[in-house]
Amino acid sequence: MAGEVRQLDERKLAVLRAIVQDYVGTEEPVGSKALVERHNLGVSPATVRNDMAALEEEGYIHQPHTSAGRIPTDKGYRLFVDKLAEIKPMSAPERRAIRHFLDGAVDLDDVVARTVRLLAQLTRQVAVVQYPSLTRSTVRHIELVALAPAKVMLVLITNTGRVEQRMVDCPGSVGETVLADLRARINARAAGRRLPEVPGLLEELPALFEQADRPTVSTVLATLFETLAEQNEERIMLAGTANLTRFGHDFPLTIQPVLEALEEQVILLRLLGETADAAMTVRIGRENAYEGLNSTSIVSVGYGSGDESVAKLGVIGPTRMDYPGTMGAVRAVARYVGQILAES
Amino acid sequence: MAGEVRQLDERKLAVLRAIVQDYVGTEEPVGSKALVERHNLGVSPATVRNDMAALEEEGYIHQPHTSAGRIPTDKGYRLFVDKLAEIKPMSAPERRAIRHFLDGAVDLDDVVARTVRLLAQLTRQVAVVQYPSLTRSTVRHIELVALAPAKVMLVLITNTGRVEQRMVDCPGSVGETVLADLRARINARAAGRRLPEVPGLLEELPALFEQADRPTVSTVLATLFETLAEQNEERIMLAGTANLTRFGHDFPLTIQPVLEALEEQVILLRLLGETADAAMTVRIGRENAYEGLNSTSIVSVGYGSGDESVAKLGVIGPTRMDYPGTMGAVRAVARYVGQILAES
DNA sequence: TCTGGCACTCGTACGTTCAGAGTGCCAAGA
DNA sequence: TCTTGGCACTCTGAACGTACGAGTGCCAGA
Repeated sequence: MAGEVRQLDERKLAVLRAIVQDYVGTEEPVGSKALVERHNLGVSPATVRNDMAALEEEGYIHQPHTSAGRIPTDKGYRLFVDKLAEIKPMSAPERRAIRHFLDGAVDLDDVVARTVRLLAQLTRQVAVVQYPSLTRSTVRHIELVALAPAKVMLVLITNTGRVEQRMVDCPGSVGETVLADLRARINARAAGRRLPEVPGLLEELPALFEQADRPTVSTVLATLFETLAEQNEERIMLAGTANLTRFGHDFPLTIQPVLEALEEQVILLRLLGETADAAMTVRIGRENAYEGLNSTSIVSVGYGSGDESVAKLGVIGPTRMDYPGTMGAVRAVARYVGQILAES
Repeated sequence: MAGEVRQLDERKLAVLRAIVQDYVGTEEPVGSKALVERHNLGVSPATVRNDMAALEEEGYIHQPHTSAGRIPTDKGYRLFVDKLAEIKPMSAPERRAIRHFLDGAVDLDDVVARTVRLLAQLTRQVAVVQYPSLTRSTVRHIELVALAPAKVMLVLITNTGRVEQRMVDCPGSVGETVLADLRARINARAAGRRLPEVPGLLEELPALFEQADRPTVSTVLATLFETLAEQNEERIMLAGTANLTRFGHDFPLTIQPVLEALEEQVILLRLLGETADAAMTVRIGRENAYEGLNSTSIVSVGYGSGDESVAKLGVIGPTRMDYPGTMGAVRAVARYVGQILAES
């Protein structure tokens, strides 16, 4: 509302910015006197106190007890992130290091593993990287292998290098020629297409086969469609949990629910899922749906091999985090991973 | 030495056992009076005190400060585990629950995932499960797929259900007939054999092909051998890190190195590697080579589809843990996973 | 060899005090 | 109307002293 904006003139915003920066640095409530000393605001502590009172009135900061300094609230951080901070770009050496570190990767697993460790190191927080999602990728190749007369292995390879395999139990024994035929037809139609499109493209395939082979063909296709649609197989990689120890003073209480959340891939996937595809998303404290993460913030962004994002990655840390730096690291890493994926 | 054994008569051992049990339960140093009250030792506190003094002299227990009770040392736990405790068998309902929980698994990933969560839940500690190792498994099938004229995908499927795939860049384009021939010959010789044997069995294969195809054949075989030998690909799954919060009072200090160790698969693999194949191994406190785990104990055991173990699993917790219960759970879970693997 | 008694040690909990940081408010000045 | 210096007030945290109690070690007696 206009009312709120009117209340917050330039200087009050500067005060809020200073409070956030100091608190993130020192981890201690910041008072008016220290504030004017560390930042040259050009006004007296008394003036700052008045501003602080106003900021508290509006709910941007809060004091733990009467005779203490102020701490930003979730709302305060939100304003800081939205209006007062700029994403801090990585320095040239940092960019080189990122590039260099990721370039050594040999396969998709390795890319993801390196990415997540890198992100954890750069931000000194917990990093999360989602494997390139099946649904956004395209088919590179689909392979069928007869393992036994009535047992076929189905292998799906995507453009991002991801490989999924499934066993198919067929209703009857499967001839090698039928299998070869099926393989050829599937690949002719599906190669290069996005995964969700594929079922539509293969719908009439059984009709092209002889009556006797149709049950087999249908079974194989059914398994393929299942694999394509499988959302559960979305995987995630984690790193940097040891950084949780730098969380806060009231330690075990804060950290336990976080560790629990981190073990639940479902929860993490849902959190990342809330990320807007292109733009960077920052969820602060209670903005997180999952209450175990109420005192953490999540910075996440999509990454992809082209202009489109195929998966998400991000960082989880205390609400009291260095947002500009974290956002810079997340953005830079996402960008480079995208490039790596595009190249391979 | 005989000297040490002579020092420790029946009652002293009973006292040590009681101290371990109480301390594990209460997490607090245990004194002579409380001891005689909780266990009916049939002697007075004063007698117990004398025994305690002897036990301390021998290095089995230790008191944090003059007017405190006693705490078992690593050496004390060692004696307890070796001589004083029996593995506590799971109750019938527990066994049923384990069975039921594991039976639902659909593939190898799922088996491992369920196992590790189950173990974490049962023991309320951090559980570690190693994927069935490649080197101990046998070949079920090896598949070659032409993806491009000079690009072949190699897929290795083991009897434990594990699947490894590799891309092979061939020196020249590969004919489909050559590939089919190679595939057939490889499988004829390798199927059912243990992985380390395979290279020896395929050694003369290139000689059976025409001069022109030999480089390709050799390249494919080289990649296959590499895959077979690959020790790095040993994977591990973790669960129950949230249980670390129940570790102790001096929290952040103890937990951080543990979290760091848990992130290093190499370290975990080495730890599990020290497990004797069949027998259960217990490493207590400083017995662990890795110093970050100096205040933890590791209970591990091999598991396998037959009588031979193909991988290890275990539990990591504070030295102050319920050894009989933990060992019982580890043994039971290992046994059932073995059965599941054998069935599939 | 065991037991009861006793003096001793030492850590913890508790109450008190004190200094310092930080605030809110007010009246004066720009 | 906004800013500033001054002042009284509040509250936390550290420091200190005390009392309590748990637990021990030792000794003399059964």
